[in-house]
Amino acid sequence: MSLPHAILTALLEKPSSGLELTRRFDRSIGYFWSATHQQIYRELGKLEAEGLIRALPAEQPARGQKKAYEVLPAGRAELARWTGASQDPKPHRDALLLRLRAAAVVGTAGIEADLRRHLELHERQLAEYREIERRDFPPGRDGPEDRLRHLVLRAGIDLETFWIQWLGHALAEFAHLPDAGEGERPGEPRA
Amino acid sequence: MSLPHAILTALLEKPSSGLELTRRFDRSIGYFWSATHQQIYRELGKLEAEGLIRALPAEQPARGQKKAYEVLPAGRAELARWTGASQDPKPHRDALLLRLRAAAVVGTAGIEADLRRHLELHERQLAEYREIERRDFPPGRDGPEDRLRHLVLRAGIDLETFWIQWLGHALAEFAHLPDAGEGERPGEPRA
DNA sequence: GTCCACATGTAACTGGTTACATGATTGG
DNA sequence: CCAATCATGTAACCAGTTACATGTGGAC
Repeated sequence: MSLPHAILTALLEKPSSGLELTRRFDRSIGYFWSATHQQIYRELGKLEAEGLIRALPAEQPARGQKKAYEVLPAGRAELARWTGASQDPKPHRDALLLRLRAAAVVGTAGIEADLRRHLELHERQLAEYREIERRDFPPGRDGPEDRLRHLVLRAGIDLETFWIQWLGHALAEFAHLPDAGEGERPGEPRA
Repeated sequence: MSLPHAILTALLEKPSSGLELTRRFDRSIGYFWSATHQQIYRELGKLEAEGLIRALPAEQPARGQKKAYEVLPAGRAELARWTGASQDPKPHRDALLLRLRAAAVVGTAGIEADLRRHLELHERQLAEYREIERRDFPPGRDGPEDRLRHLVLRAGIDLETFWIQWLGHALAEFAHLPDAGEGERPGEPRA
């Protein structure tokens, strides 16, 4: 149950229409909580029905017309409640690690190329984060909110760095692996 | 679409019943692909219907009776195909980072305690991984499959290490933060 | 006037979660 | 024989994804 709170945060940072929110989810917020425009419109409808946000009074006849929302006091309160509440971390899912484990059983054919591709993707993402850091957090301004936002960005940077390192490590491992090519011992399972 | 492949991998490592699989998902495999017993039974049904696995011939009258499965050649082939196919990384979701970003807007009340709790959880997880490493990967045996499995475990260890570091960093940040306690400027949003 | 990009939305589906139901086996 | 536990399963729900539908305004 985090999407509504992601939207409330975005709207508090700046009142927006659905499409503007979508675009902001493609950048900053989407880096750790992605959402498509369909999700966002659906959720905006719910949040308005619950009285947590409202459409900014302006001309909004209907379809094809921009409709901006702002957060109501009840929405801010709900966000503060959620932010401070204790929450268990969700179990972690990573298909790449799963594939590597599968590769240990059915062979490594094909996976190395994809590791390389992932490495490239992570390098691109890291570059993007560093660019944001350079632009938004120059060594000077550090109010309390800036420090928190910077902390979040650092998590992104360090995570990408971690993956790049790990993928390098993995590829090195492949370099001097016999490379079974196709399942190592196609019959027998092992404990 | 990874759960069926996680199950195929587990069954190739060792043919099992639903409950045994559930238990193994709570340990090893579940560390990067968790699943509940309901998911597993549902998926076992599908996989059997598709002819990728079969129930081991024994006495299996019905409910309350153990029923073990093994992977058929078609299942192994499908797993090899999936493992080698190129896959895009799923967008990444982390509620804790989202909460921190929200805290920058509505105040940090309550979140520090939860950061500490998460830190503890990650430390416990790390200890568990290290124990597995000590037990399963003593400095000797390193066949190709061992190396791959060890690589996956290292990812887990390094990820936990990363979070522990980052949470320490975050808590240090909180230590010398004014701590607004409740939303810093309860009215005005900011660009 | 037509086409294209902008903007908002609906519908159907998939995967994961929560709550509950049912039968078999075992220990007291 | 009763309760607890093991083992398998059903049902309802919720969040996220994919595909498609509809209206508006501006460029040509």
